[in-house]
Amino acid sequence: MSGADFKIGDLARATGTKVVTIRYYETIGLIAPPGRSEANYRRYDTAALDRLRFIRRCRDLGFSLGDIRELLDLSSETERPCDEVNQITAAHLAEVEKKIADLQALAVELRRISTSCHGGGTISNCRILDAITPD
Amino acid sequence: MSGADFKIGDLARATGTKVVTIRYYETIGLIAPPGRSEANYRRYDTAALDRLRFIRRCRDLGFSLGDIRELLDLSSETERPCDEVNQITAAHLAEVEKKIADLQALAVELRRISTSCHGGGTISNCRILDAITPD
DNA sequence: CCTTGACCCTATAGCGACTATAGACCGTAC
DNA sequence: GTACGGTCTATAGTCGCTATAGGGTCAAGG
Repeated sequence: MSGADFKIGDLARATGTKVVTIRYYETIGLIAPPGRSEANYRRYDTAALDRLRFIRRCRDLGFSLGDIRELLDLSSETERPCDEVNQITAAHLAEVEKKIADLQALAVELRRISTSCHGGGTISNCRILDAITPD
Repeated sequence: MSGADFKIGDLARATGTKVVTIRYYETIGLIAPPGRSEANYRRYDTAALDRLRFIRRCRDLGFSLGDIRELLDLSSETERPCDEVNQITAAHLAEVEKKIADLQALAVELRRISTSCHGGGTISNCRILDAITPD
C-alpha cells in the first residue's frame, strides 16, 4: 500500500526540507510522530511524504504554519464546505498584496534617499543621513 | 542646553515607540542608559529624543536594528566616507526590491489558486486544495 | 490622611519559524 | 578497526519585540 520506507534524510531530500525542520514540525504536532526502526530511527511512509510536500508547498506560498494546520485539518473533513479553504487563501492573498504595497512605498522612499548621495563626501556632509533624519 | 527632561512615557508618546520597546533598545545597547531620578525613573534629554526619532524613522524604512546600529555609529564618525552609509541603504533597497518581486510572484499564484474555487462545493471536491497539492 | 489611578521599575517567558550546538549512537565502506 | 556520514535527544539562540507578574512612585480627589 503505502509502500516505500524513508529515513528522515530521504524525506528531507525528497521535499527540500531540512532534517531539523521535519523534527520541529513533529514537535509542534504538524506531522505525526512516525514509527521507529530498531535503531530508533524515524521511518516514514508515502502518506507522510505527501503531507510534508503539501506543507512545503504551502510554506513556499507564504502560508503560516497556523494556516497550514487549518488547511490540513480541513482537507480531512471532506464534508465541510470548501468556502473555509477559500477564505484562508483569500485572506492570505490580501495580506500579501498589502505587504507588496507597503514595500513599494518603502522602495520609493529608499530610492529617493539613496539618490541623494552623489559620492565622494564624508559623513559630516552626508545627504543620506540628512534625508533619513526626521524634520 | 539640551534642556527638556522626559520620562520614558513622554519619550514614547513623542516618538510613537512603546515604553517596553525603549527599554528593550536600552538592554541591547542601541540607546545609552539615561540618568535616573530620585525615584529611579529614567530621565531623557533632547539628544536621546533625537536618537530615538532617528531609530524609529529607520525602523519605518525597514532597516534592521543591526543596520541602524551601523548607521548611528557612522553618523558620529564625521570623517569616514559617506559611501558606507550609501552601501547600507543600497543593500537594503535591493533587499526590499527582491522581496517585492518574490511577493508579486506569490500573489500571481495565489490569485490563480483562489479563482479555482467557484463556491458551494465541499472539501471532497475542493479545487483549491487540488491546486495547492504538488503534482 | 487615605485611596485611586496612572505611571514607573525589574525580571522572566513567549511569539513564529526555524537554526545552531553539544554529545552520543548507528551503519557501512575501506 | 576506524573513518565518515547519518541519526538521536536536549537545549539555547535568532529577530524584534510583546506579555506577564509583582512590585514602587506620585499627584489629585474625598
